[in-house]
Amino acid sequence: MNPNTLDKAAVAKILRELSLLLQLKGENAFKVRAYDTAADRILGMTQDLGALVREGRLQELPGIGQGLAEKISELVSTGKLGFHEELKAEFPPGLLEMLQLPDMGPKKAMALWRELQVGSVADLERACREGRVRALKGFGAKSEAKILEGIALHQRAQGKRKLLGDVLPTVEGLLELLRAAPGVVRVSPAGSVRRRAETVGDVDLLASAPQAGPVLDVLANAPGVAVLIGKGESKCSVRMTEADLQVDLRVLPDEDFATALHHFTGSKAHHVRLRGMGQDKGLKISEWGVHQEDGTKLPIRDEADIYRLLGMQYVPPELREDSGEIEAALEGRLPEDLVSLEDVLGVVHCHSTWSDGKNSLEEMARAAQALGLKYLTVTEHSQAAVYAGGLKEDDLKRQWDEIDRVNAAVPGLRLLKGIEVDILESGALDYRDSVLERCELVIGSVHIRHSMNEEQMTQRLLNAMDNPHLNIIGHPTGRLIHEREPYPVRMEAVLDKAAARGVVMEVNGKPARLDLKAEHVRQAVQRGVKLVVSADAHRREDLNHLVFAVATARRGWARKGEVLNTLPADRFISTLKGLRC
DNA sequence: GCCGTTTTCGGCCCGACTGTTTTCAGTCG
Repeated sequence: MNPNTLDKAAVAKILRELSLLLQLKGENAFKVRAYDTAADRILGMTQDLGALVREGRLQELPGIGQGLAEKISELVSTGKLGFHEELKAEFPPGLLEMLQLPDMGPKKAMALWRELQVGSVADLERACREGRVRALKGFGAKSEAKILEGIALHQRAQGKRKLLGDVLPTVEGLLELLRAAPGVVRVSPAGSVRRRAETVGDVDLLASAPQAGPVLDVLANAPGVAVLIGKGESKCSVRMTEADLQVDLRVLPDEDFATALHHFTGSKAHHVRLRGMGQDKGLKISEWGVHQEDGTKLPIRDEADIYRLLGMQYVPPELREDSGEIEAALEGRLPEDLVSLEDVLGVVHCHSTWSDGKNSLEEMARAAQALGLKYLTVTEHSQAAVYAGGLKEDDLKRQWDEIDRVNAAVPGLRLLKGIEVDILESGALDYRDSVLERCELVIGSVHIRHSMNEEQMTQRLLNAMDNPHLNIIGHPTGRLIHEREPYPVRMEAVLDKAAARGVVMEVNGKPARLDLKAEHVRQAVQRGVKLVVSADAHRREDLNHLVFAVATARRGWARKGEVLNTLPADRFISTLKGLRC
């Protein structure tokens, strides 16, 4: 294989960069969009990119014409693109990073560069602090303050922690390689990845094998490793190209695997409490094993042995945060039937090309079927979400004909007729009741007017729940991790009303959302509010977001019975409707 | 840039919000 060959992700990344560079240059907005669309198309294609290039068939992809086909071919076959190199050279490299700041688009960035020679985030911060930005036409003191706020948020996001969803695919690829490594008995992630925390710093991996050396070599030579940071007799650290991620691997004898796994899984707070409880029983619990006071090492086959020795229930990794799970496990009241991915029969909250999704209804249906799911709720945006191609009431009727057709064509997978209707500023829904009542399910979400105060936003959600056709509140706090704070809302009041009126809360699994978050899930569960785990899917691949929704539900102690899309389709719908009062 | 049983040229997604203005430009969703 040509070592220069770029994969789909790398090609899409360069196309996106080209789109940004063209914007800086002030190019036609439709040309700019063509590059973005092409990036989407490449990411979403099912065919082999290399083969399409070799056979000269790129133009068969919609949105890719002669110009883009030539550029993509050059990229794939030579590893770079002259047009890209030339365009990049026209601007300071830091300008692209500036565009990631909130409210910073190409026009403002270029004005800052042209007038003040501000060409990086660092330059910009200095210029704001020195009060030079406010002097610029179109900017003022308020813009300066907002830019500084944006830079602070950006820098926090640039910090070490990454979204679990951005990290997990890389981790799973490495685990697969390690499972096949010479002599390996057991392999597991540890740390925050295993606890399924929202964000991850470094990744810890653990393996057991009689000989560590050959296993460490597998990681050191794995594809995607950018730098070998260090390698000793039992440990190896690397930095991956993807997500700039540091991965540490420890390899040890199988008899030490369980105690090491427990130690490195943490959380620290959970572990510290267990060690203290061990001491009271004359047991020394450490990374190296469980020892009695006379120094005898007890055999520990798996983590369950440790909890058994301490006289408590097994605590799943997602719950190990010292937030009440230890007391519950001692009293035997830890839920044993936490929802799992296998329990989920249908995927909730999906979009298609009818609104802002990237795949057709049939493609979404077949992808869900391939995952072993039984149903998928089609919930496009409603008319108020103009930017997302929201559906008019009339479009909905036409879409339902299409759904009937796909349902007949894809056996064993049922598309449900729903809507993600906008919750307007007043709390009214964006469709008439006569339309909503004919939907099989109605998700209500806030997409516009986020900047209301806490009282107004709370009232908005409470009012929405007065509509008897609303079944589910979608992404109830609107947060985007590292990008946007949640809107202010009195969650207790919302959950109390949801419990009283039989409204279900979404646990949105999109990695940057995870909304409700685990703490709120727990509050919901305590009040008897039912949940759905959702994908918020805008393309086939997003159906995997269910993994993160389930993880978040588990971290919030949700049982299978509390998650409604563990029910078969008919009972799912009848339960949703039956709950409303 | 792409695309075409209206078109090989002229469309292609637009309304709301914010901060800057004094009638609007830029950004976002």
